[in-house]
Amino acid sequence: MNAPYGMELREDCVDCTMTKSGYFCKLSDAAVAALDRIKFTSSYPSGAVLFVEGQSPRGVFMVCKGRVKLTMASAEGKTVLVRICDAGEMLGLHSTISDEPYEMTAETLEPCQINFVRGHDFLKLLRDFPEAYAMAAQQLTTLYRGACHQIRYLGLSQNATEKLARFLMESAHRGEDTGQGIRVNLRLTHEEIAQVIGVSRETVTRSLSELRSKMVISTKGPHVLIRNKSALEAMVAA
Amino acid sequence: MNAPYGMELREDCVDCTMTKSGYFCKLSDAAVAALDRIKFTSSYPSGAVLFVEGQSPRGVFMVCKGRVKLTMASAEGKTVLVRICDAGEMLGLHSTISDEPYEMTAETLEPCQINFVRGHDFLKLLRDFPEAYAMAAQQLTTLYRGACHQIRYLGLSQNATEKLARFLMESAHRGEDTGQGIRVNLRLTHEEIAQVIGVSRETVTRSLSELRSKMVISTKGPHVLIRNKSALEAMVAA
DNA sequence: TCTCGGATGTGACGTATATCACAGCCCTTC
DNA sequence: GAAGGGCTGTGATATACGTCACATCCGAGA
Repeated sequence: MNAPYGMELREDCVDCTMTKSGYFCKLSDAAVAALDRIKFTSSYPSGAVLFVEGQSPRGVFMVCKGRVKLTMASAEGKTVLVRICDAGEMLGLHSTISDEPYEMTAETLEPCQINFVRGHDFLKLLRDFPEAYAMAAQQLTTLYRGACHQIRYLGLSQNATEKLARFLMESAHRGEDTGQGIRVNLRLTHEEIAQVIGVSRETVTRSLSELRSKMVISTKGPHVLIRNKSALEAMVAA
Repeated sequence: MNAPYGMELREDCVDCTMTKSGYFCKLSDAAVAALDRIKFTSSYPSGAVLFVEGQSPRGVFMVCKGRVKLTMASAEGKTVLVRICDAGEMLGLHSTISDEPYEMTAETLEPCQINFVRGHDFLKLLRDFPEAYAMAAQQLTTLYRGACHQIRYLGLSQNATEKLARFLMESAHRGEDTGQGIRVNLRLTHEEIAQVIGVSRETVTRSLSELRSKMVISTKGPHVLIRNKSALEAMVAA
């Protein structure tokens, strides 16, 4: 078992002690054993590109550890950040199922351990284990919900501050409630937030300042403390 | 067999002579027969609301005939038109699978015949017939692709004309090639196009005029003739 | 044929935000 | 501890587009 990029490599899914909360981790023992036989485990450094928008699908990637970002780019260099996939999620599912090119580019944000399963092996797994189909369907709906939220950011907001407010509300689900409000680590730079909500980096900085001066939030690096959640909600609803 | 709203009602899927190209129509005889037993067929007038954003899911709707639009709305009255579902498509699939509220509102655009299947009946169908799972997965990926294209409209375009150009390119797939170019019936008003690409109605009208004056397209009501496809492509790529 | 309502076309105007430009800050790496 | 490179913060400016306002057109019914 080699360990490049400073991480321990977990080779077998059966005895895996990592997340266990992932879609593909929760399958029955028989299905996990079958998955073990067809997967290839490898680790990637930060910034590695798993696949590129427009490529023909080779298979699915299962994130065991680390985070991967999915982006779409235009020819002019504009970029939309569509999703940050955490450990437990699968990438390339849509393209593998429909056998159409990848819609997005996948790039690791941190050192990652990732299982790869070739397309036809994966489709066979689905056929052999209906529970695997159920799991895949869950992942598909999760991704769809994410896309819907993004359409909300981009299409239903009156102005940049409302977009940001929607984003913060969304992120708040991952946060913890302290005495003075909800504390979240956004884990994204202003530039990346800008690519999620579809505004310029400067506008994100300015809108954050605005919320800070209104005492709605306070910030420390990528950590945000939501002091006045109802004020945020009001900006989205109003 | 009654026939309200001026359409013939086709009660049984087994002998159905309608589209037959839909996801749920192409199942095996056994699966279609099972579907026949759990479905409720009804017809709706134009403008009928099948379900509303935020409602708890009751089940899935299968469009046998007619068109249904899916929209998301903000509290301020802004609306995004996310998808036009043609005959053969299913609605409410995500919510039924994940048992979370409907993300969108579904409203008929024309008189429609629609099969309804209750949530748990549908989930049982999926469990009993793996091919039905495959069919559902196909529909899920189709919807996801649509959402991705919408994110492209909203997020990756420099200006309104580029958004419209993307929309026209997309629509062109449904069009027929005549001698002078591709002829498409958009089947949407300027207002509705505006809700798809995220600009105001007036801007759609103006951008269409611009493309007309540049001899890229010509229009007659909802019919558009794309005279210069490469010019359109250039506006999207440039 | 006439009327009416919705769809389309077009002008004037204000503004939110992109863009450019640069300064200060913090974290990493040596 | 110094140097360097991202990240963040902020001002000035230009412009594309939303909004309002109205004119015109077209098709469906009476």
